[in-house]
Amino acid sequence: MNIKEIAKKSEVSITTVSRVLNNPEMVSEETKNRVLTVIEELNYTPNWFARNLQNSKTNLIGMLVPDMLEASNMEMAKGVEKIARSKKNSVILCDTDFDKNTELEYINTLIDRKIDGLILASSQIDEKDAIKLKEREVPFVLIGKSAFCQQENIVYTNYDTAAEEAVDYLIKTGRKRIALILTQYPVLDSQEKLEGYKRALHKNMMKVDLDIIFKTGNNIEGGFEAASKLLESKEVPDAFFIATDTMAFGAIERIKQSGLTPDKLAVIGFDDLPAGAVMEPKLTTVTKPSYRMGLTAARLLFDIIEEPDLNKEAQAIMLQSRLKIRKSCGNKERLKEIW
Amino acid sequence: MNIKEIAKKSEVSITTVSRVLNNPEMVSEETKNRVLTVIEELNYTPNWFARNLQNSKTNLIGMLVPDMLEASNMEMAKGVEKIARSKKNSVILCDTDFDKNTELEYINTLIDRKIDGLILASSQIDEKDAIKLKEREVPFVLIGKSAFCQQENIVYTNYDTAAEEAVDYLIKTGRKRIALILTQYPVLDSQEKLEGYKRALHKNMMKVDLDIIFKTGNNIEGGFEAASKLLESKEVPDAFFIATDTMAFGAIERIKQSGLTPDKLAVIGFDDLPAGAVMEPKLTTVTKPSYRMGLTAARLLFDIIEEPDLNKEAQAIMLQSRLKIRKSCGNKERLKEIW
DNA sequence: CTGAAAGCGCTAACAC
DNA sequence: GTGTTAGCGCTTTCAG
Repeated sequence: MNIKEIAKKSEVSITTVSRVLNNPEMVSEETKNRVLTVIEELNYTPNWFARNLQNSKTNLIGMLVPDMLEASNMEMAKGVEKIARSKKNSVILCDTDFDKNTELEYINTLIDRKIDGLILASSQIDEKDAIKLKEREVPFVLIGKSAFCQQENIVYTNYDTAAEEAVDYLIKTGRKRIALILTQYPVLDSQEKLEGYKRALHKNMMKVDLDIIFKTGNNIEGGFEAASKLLESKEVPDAFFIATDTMAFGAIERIKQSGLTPDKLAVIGFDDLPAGAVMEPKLTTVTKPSYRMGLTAARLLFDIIEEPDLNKEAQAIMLQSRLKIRKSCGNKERLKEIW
Repeated sequence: MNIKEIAKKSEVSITTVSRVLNNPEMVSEETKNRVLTVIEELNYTPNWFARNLQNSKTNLIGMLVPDMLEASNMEMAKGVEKIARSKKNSVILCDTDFDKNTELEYINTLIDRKIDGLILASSQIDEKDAIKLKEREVPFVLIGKSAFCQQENIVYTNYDTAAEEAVDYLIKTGRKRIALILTQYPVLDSQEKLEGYKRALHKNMMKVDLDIIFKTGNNIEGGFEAASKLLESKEVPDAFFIATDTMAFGAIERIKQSGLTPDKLAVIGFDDLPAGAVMEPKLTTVTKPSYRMGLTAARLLFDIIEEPDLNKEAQAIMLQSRLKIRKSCGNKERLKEIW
């Protein structure tokens, strides 16, 4: 089924059919209706490739995330999709599984597919890769800082200062020995949280003890095991700052088994997963604007796609993360802040 | 950058360049190397549209889910993507937001984009829509039963018998009044769970009481509110069977506030979210093979795409869900079964 | 082993 | 308002 057949059946030229589809105002009512009827009848849709062979706009954008099972990634994806849809675009979503080669491979595949733009969440690409990307002239936006975030379009959140705020809060409420549990993945998010942690300690004249900084799998078991090791160490910490709520769930389970309560051992997570508001004790955490980051990144991307000239200057947009205090910090004095 | 330029620079015809790319064995080593060097140098990739204008295979499949934030949907998506990637395909993932019109709209967009196949999770399309789909000659596979699952390719799990098993277990362990909390979404999953619930009651000579069957939002608050109403009713149930773990989390929170313990009020959820294994009490639930359903559906789809003739007969593949007993049922007699 | 040339289905100048 | 025609970038006969 192609434009030619429609033209024949409606007894017009293919140009007219094309016009009915693309510039209906140029065609007389009568002809238009005749053509439309035939189109309807034959259930015709124009061939997308032939069309795009000229346009070379695909209305397709790509989005890479390290893990589709992480709720915050999917909130971003949902934000991206919402904008994409309003622009009549579709999103190819790819899961890089935290692997840089997989990421680069996907980027190539997507560019070969002539996507109009690319959104990279927690990307591992470096400056060299970015230069290549630019040579290929594919607009792209990063979500979350990257190894080379200097001069790129990027939407990020303050992992570092949010972490700093969290640790600072622990110190202000009297905690003396604060352990840090990070994910073992090679994304920069971890790095930033570590920096925030260190800054808070330094600011408060406490020293960083590598014995109580752990990296583990970003899952419940990982948190459980890290907590185990910390609880069995000589000098048991009186607070855990944990880089993801998921790991925090495991840690809290282990802590409960040990009989310790929040006033003896405080826990702060990161991500604000819904389950954290339901567990016992409710988890203090850092809430980050994932959905809005997705929306913002997609808007920025489409701005660039639609008006490349107006958007030559790279933009860095920061959306705020903030501490959400609940009972897992066990701080009686500031009960009013409890959410 | 196009094939013509490559041809010119390598001093061969465009045909030869095309052959280097598609049938390298037909070209002499020398010419091939020369062309490849130029391709490398100029960073050329063939235009995907021009290519597909002939093939009309896009290596692109679509997948529709009702909600990208639901973990089980994303496990399916991850399974689908894994297979797609091994077949050098990409996946366009769309979130229908439980809306049938959105679903149909996406289906149309995707078909216009000439995707090679379609996977529909918890679809709301009816027989008429399916017929239209077939007219368009797009292979598709359903995940989860659908309103018209008679003669379609489908991968599903036994929501009904799994629900029946769960309720049966509650009855066998002495529960007399079992409430049911369902999601309010119009997907068939709910319907099936309801049927299983009814079957278990009938089998055990108990009658269905509509006063203790609720539909609510599939989130923590929804579960919380439904539990509230049930706890405030005249005849408080001694068990809740809840169609999703997410709602169960909210319900358990509410139950804890009321001071009731699992021996007085048992709870069974559905989905086996990781957080259920960490909360107090650990949640008895039904675990379903989401990831494997994704893998299986994708494999089936590619079988159909690759060998349409061998796969004219629709297949229905069932993967088993099963009850996972934990403490939220508070059944002391069968403690060994506790996971 | 290589090349010329005919399309794939559509859009957009350019005529009428 | 409508039609003719020349491509878009590639693959694929068909000749050599």
